[in-house]
Amino acid sequence: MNSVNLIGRLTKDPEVRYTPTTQMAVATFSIAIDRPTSKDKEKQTDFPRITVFGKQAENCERFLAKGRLVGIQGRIQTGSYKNKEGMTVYTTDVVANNVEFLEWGDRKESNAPAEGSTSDVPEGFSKLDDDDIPF
Amino acid sequence: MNSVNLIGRLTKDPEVRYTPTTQMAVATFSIAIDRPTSKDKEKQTDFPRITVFGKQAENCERFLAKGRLVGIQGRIQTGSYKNKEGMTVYTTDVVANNVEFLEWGDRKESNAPAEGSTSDVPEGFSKLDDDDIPF
Amino acid sequence: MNSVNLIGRLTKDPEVRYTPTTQMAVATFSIAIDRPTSKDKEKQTDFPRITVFGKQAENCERFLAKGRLVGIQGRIQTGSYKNKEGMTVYTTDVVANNVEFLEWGDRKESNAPAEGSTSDVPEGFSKLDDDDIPF
Amino acid sequence: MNSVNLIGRLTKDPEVRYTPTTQMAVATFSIAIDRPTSKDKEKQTDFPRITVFGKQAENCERFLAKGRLVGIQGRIQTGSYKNKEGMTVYTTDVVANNVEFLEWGDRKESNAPAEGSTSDVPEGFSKLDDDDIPF
DNA sequence: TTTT
DNA sequence: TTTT
Repeated sequence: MNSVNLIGRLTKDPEVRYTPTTQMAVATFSIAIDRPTSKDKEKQTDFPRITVFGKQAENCERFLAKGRLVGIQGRIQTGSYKNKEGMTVYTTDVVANNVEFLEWGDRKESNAPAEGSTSDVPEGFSKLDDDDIPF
Repeated sequence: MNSVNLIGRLTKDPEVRYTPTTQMAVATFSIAIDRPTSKDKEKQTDFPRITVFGKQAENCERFLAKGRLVGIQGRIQTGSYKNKEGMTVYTTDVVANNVEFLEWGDRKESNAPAEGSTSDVPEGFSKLDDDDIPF
Repeated sequence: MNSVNLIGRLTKDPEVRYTPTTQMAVATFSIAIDRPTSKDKEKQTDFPRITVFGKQAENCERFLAKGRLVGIQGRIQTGSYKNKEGMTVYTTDVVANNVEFLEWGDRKESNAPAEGSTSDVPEGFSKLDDDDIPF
Repeated sequence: MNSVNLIGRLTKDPEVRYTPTTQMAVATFSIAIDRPTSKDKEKQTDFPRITVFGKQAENCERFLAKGRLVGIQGRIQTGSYKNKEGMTVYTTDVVANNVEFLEWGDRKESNAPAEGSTSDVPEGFSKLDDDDIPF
């Protein structure tokens, strides 16, 4: 059993990459989840990082933006990679099986997109090598 | 909403520290959770780190050991600390509200403890400053 | 371990009762959760019944209404009671530890309340005997 | 979002039926989950009903028995059917996506099966019409 | 007895 | 590196 259920707001627009071999979309973003805290204490917030694959990642690219509220069903995934200094960095991500959009509106509405762009034609994504994905 | 539910086996004996001010126990350990994987593929495992506070941490110290099966109900907690090189390291832990012991036996049974020690009198734990706890 | 996490919309306004002895509020309502279904098939929906106690129940009375979107963290609770015919009826409810309001607005806004009522002064709730609560 | 995570013990041996059209196995059983309760109070237990389909249902038939400890990952499913008196009965089940066997041993060990039966050849199950399944 |  |  490895089950994670979250509701929170995107801290930034999602980043979307495509795996070179299969061209599968991979979206990553963090969400802010405020801890329920006794009112006199200062606010505390957790920022888990979310990873989404495939069709759902494409929907995240299209419909999500900074500040949007989402529900996440997924699992914890751990991994590691070597940074530039050759040190091993350990990672803990939530890999989403399902992303629920709890606030709507095309992403472009809230993003002041560049002239001439349309939300249906994403373009200019940087390509990412599979080896860059540490999980 | 920030809910995590896990079942897995301890990768090591739990480590227990006590906060200097309140002397509250803090247990930490990782569990191994095998991913359900198509049988021809190689096994993949996640190793989330678990943190437990208070009375439950004391029970972990007493009853858990490497290899034991546990159920965890908790939440994801993120934080950061500076390492020796002054770099900021980001952490993601599962803080357990509830630890369910799915295999029993006093910890000492499986641990070949040193002569003269008893499981009821933990001793020799290194003290930890509250500031050392990065969450 | 007994953990339930839901997101759905109220099928009706919540019902609120007060226990006679402690005058604790008890709110009950059902939420509609559409199943993720292959698009050609007909829509299917689950309608779990939610029970909330205490302060949170009062907030449900005040802020929730039919159609509102909520997130629920709770547990499954089963029970039974005798109906008028003396038959034993078995019940399964989700008792919420936490209700997250995912759409806002005072309940009265969406409810066209009777003249002269105010949302801060709930009145006229039927009293309920503790024994009537089958869980 | 509709996510349920449970750990509990079977109250009886699982019942297994096969749908007539597709001959898919359908296993049902209840598990007992003790509520964490203040020690002076009497024990309270919930008994959610679990439904499992397909290959996993066959594994339940083979490996589970009364008293065995299981972990359940699934979702709440509600439905209704007419009883013999023509009354509508509402049901709430947990449909399991995944059943984790937390205690092992072939079911037959604990069941004192009839002579000549083998655990690999289930036989004599009553056939069930699809319409009898109220969910 | 069901929601958008 | 953080959201309303």
